[in-house]
Amino acid sequence: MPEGPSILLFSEDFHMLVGQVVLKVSGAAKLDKKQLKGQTLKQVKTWGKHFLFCFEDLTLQVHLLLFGKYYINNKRTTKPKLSLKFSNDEVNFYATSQKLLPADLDEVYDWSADVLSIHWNAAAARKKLKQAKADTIVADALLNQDVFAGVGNIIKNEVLHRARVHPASRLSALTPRKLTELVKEAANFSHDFLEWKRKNQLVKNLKVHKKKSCERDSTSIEKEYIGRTGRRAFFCPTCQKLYT
DNA sequence: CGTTTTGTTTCAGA
DNA sequence: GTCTGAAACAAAAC
Repeated sequence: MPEGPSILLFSEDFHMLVGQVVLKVSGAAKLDKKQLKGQTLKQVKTWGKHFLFCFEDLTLQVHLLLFGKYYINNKRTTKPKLSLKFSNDEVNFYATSQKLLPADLDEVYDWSADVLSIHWNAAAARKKLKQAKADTIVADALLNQDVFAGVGNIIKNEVLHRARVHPASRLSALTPRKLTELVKEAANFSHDFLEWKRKNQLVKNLKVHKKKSCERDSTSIEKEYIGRTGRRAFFCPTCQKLYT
């Protein structure tokens, strides 16, 4: 379910836990639970699609993957992947992946890659794209979390439509101007996604993802499974140019 | 009810 | 070592 902007909104649900102490850690997750016990939650952050629970001595990273869910002071009947019992509240994660990281996150994360971060750096992203393999297609480039942390399949499709670029275009064939536009829109659209999502208006603002026809020229939207991971690409074959 | 999906990691084999 | 594709994981909406 979640792309970067959704994760950022979800992370607000955890703010109530800040200041609380971890009393008990359980669940199916393979991770050293002892390390979390007794730690006080200092801060909750995100990087791309990662939740980051910052404690004194370490950080817990949780990723919802495609189907992950969490419940605060509530649970399912199935065994959680990870359950954290804090002083006053409890959080249960299902179908997630998680890992322990050092307290100093600057060792781990490139904040300039996060499209929603104040540290987002379009020039740095552009530079990374210039170093990509020669046959990389734009659909894959946009899903690369090292370059565009937080961008998922919906954002990918919408960014390409905004920039009028066909998803199967070769990255190296884009004009310099088009490349710049693509990078810029990756962040722009992600911020729009965030605001729309906040107001529950996301779906009605999408232009291609799961849409039938293009507003620009009434062309039927096409659907293809494209790229390294075969994710769905929705695009308008008329207004989105194929660069090869 | 089978299919599909807002995602990533792992691992065998080349 | 490095690349690649398939498999694994997992849950609910359609």
